[in-house]
Amino acid sequence: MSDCDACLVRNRAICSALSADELAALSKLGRKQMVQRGQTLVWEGDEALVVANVIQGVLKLSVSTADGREQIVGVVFPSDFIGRPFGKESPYGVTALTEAEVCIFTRSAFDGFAKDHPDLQHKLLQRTLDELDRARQWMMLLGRKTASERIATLLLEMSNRLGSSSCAAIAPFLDAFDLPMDRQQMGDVLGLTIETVSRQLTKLKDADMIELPDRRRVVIKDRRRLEQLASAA
Amino acid sequence: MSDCDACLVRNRAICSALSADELAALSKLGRKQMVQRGQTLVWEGDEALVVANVIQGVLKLSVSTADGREQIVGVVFPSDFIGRPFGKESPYGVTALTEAEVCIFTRSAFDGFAKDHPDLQHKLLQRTLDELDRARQWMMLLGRKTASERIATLLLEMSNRLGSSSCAAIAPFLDAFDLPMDRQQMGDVLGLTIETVSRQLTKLKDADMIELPDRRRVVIKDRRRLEQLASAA
DNA sequence: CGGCGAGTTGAACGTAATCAATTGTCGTGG
DNA sequence: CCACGACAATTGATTACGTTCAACTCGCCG
Repeated sequence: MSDCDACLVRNRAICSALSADELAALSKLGRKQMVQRGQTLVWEGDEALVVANVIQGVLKLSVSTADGREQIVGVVFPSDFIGRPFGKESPYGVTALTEAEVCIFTRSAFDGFAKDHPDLQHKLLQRTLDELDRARQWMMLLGRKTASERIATLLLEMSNRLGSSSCAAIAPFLDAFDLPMDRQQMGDVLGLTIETVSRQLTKLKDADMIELPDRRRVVIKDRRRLEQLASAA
Repeated sequence: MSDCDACLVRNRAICSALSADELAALSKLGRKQMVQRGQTLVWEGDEALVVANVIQGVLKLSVSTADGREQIVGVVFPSDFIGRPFGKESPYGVTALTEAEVCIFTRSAFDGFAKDHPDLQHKLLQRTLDELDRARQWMMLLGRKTASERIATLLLEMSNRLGSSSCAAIAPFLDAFDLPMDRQQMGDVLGLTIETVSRQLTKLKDADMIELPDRRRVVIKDRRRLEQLASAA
């Protein structure tokens, strides 16, 4: 439908592979949609009927066990792509961590369009490869890093991803930002409990590596030491 | 170069997207190569100069920290694709767990060929999406499962993947197989120590869920209970 | 028979989980 | 504006799971 020209992620999302008229054709297949905090776009195990581009906001991809343990397996930022094109049920749920805006398509419509647009698939492939690399780095974190190393890594990752998804060109990373998640969700990303997250944050604060002005805000005071801690010296 | 027609993974590897003459063209760009157990094909952090298809054998993808901790972030079986096409240094190393045979290409040659063959890229995209799903399932394991749940999951995963990569059509999974890795490597996949792996295997044996005739062999005696344990009741 | 490496088993320890209480923050209504 | 309630976060005490360190067993090859 709408004015993709004015889209906030026009140059970064996979749409950037398309020419003006291709873009117009694609936009007819989808629509913009607001998603409020906590709302689930796709349920774990359901057939994945939709895919989407994130325009604004942050969403989580999560998996849970029968007895209720949850693991967040991905965090999605503006310009990122959501969903499982070309078949398959979604092995994870997609839920908004903050209020968000997405450009949403039915999977069948998107698949059909993608089939005829190799450049789009190429972009999607690159994005998926990047996402896979990120997932694997996170596997190292979950399998082998200590609690404090995990926290340090998360803070730096957030600093980077929020940095590059915001005013971009200026800052590759941010020294002060608001976490798009609460303590429980940090635990779910890191494979830790809420109490451990809290304790480790306090430790980093006491060591003057960070400040925590309020429950969401983080200020990085000593990036060097934080990086040293994160990469598991 | 060679007789792709006779290739063991002809119908399952990404090459299956290609017609006979396309295949002939691609095969001129690569060559078959044996890799012996323990040999590293790509080093972590090096520029990824090669990509490959696995014909025979099993390889690991691994990441390690400065102080020597290792995490295996992927295990690659026959017909799987190895490498990071389209730029970037490889964020993980690739090392043979068993003697292996691969069909290897320089990245530049492969990239050039792939650029003109959307069907190949499509296959590659599907494979990468599957790999990403698997990585995310493994994140759940590493972040939230207990030691015994992890071991059970690994045994079932091996049963499945060895099953479908072998005589295939007959068995979707195997009840008896040889692990393509030692205890240390199992630990590196599961984010556990060698001692914990050993103890948990003994427990499963004592509970009559499995047998361990020798150090590599596993026989699944009670798949039901093993599955129940793995999926974290 | 001896030596080596892989694997198992045992005992003590430590990190993070669990259980529980307290503090802090935000939104609502008096 | 403050009091209240609900929820998020912190802090504390205890427990438990997996790690660490160490001894021992097994299978294999010289």
